[in-house]
Amino acid sequence: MLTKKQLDLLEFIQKRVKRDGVPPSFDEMKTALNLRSKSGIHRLITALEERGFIRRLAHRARAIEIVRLPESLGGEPTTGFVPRVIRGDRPASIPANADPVTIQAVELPVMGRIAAGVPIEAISQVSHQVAVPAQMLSSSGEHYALEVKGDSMIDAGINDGDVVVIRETSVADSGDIVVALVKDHEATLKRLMRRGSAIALEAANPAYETRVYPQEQVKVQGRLVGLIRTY
Amino acid sequence: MLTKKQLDLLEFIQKRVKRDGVPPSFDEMKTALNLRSKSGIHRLITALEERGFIRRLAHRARAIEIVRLPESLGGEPTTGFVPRVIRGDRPASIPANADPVTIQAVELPVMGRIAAGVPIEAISQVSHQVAVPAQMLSSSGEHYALEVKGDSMIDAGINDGDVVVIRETSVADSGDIVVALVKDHEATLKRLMRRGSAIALEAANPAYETRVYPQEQVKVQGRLVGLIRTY
DNA sequence: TGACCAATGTTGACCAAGAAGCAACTGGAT
DNA sequence: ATCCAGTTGCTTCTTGGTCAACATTGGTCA
Repeated sequence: MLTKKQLDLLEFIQKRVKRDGVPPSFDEMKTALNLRSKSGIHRLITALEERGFIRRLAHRARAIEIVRLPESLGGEPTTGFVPRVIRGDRPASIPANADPVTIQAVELPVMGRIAAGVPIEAISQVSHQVAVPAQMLSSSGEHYALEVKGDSMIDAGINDGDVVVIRETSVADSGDIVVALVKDHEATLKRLMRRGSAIALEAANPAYETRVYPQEQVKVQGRLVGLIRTY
Repeated sequence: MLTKKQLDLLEFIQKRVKRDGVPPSFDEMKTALNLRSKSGIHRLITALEERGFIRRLAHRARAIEIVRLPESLGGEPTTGFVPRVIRGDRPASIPANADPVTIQAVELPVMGRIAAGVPIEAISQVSHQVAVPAQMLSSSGEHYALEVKGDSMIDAGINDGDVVVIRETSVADSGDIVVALVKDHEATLKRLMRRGSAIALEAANPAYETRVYPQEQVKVQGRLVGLIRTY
C-alpha cells in the first residue's frame, strides 16, 4: 500500500509521537529524511492521508495524527481494526477479527435527543448506534452521540434530526459548541461564550435569545466534535 | 477461486510485504513471475482484486493491500459469506448479511472538492477515505464522497469543509440536492428544481443566483444522501 | 472437428505518479 | 509586524501503471 519513502516517513512520525507526544513539523521531517525541501514532505504526507494512514488538519502546525499502521510497523494485521472507544451498554471490546477489511470507524451509542431545554433525562439511554469515522474522534476520550431536535442551531449548520458527536469533557473554550447542563436541570446544545466570570449560551438562530448564567450554574458535559446527517 | 498464476502472484506479494513492508511494483512482480511484460501482471492484479483478495488504489504506485489469503497460504477459511467488501474504489453495495457485531460502516473515497463552478476535473481523484455509517447508504447503488468548498449551500446546513456523501444516479426529483454537471463543464452541488422543461439550480444562499438551464445542459451525476462534518 | 472462450504471454506506446529541488506565498501566532 | 509552519507552483528526472492489439494454449460443447 505504501512506497518505501511513505513508509519511512510514517515510521518517523510514529517514533516522534511516541517519544515527544507531538508530531514532527515539516522541517523536522525534511531533515529526518535527508531532504532539502519541505515540499517533498508535503507530497508524502498527502499520499499517506490519501491512503488512510494519517489524518490531518490542513494549514495547521503539526496537525498530524496516525490513524493506523501497516503490519510491518506493528499495526494490526489487516483483519484487525483500530480499537477505539465503544461505550454504552455493549461489550467493551471490538471483535478482534471482525472483518477482512480495515474500517476506520467506530460505533457510538446515540444517547437520546437534545435541543434547547430538553430535560436531562433525555440524554441517558441508548436509542441506537451510529457508526462514525474514526477521524472524527480524538484518540483519547469518551464519545457519544445525540440526535438534534429543533432548529436552535441552524445558523451553525446543525439541523433538526442531525446526529451530533460529542466528546465528553468538562472544559471548553469560548466559542465552542457544547452540551451544557444548566442548573442541573436541562441539557442544551449551544455555543458557549465566556463573559467575564459569567457564561453565555448562544443559540445559532436569531429567534432564540442568548442566556447568560453565573459560572456555577453551567456545567459543560461535552464538546461538539462531529456531525452526521442522513437525507 | 484462484488460478495458479494468481495464487503465485498473491504469494509473492505477501512475501514481499512481509519482508520489506512495501508491496512490490509491477516491474518487480513481472520479474518474479518471469514475465516479459507488466501487462500480464496488470491482469492478474485485476483478477485478484475482483476476487476480493487484495484492495488497491488505481493509478498509485505500490498501492496494493492484501485483504485475505486463500487457505492454501494459511488464510483463515472464510466464514462463508462474501466479504463485506469495502473497496476503496466505490463499493458496489452494502453487504446484505453483515455480521451483527461488525461495525456498520463503509469506507468511501473522497473524490475531491465541489462548489459552485468547480471544474469537473476536481471530482476525479481520490484525496482520502472516509468511513460513513452504513445506514446512510442505499442498499444498492454506488456512492462516493466530496468535500464541500464554499458557502453556497449554508442555508441548507451544508458548510465549507463538510464532506457530502453522494449516491450516483442520473435521476433526481425536484427539490433534491444533487451534483449536477452543467454544459459538460462544471460540477456543482445545488438544489434541483424542475421548471417545466427547464431545470433550475438553486443555491441555498441568497448571495448566489438561481440559474436556469434547458434540460439538455444539465446532467445529474448524483444525489446528496449524507453529510459528515468534523469540528 | 471446428467454434468459442478463458487464461495467459508479449510488445510497445503512453501517461501518471513518485521523488527532489527552489522559490514564492499565506495564514497563525506572538 | 515578523516569524514560522505549511502550501503551492514549477521544473526535472525516474519509476510505475494502463491499455490496445495480437498470439498461444487448453478446455467445453454442439
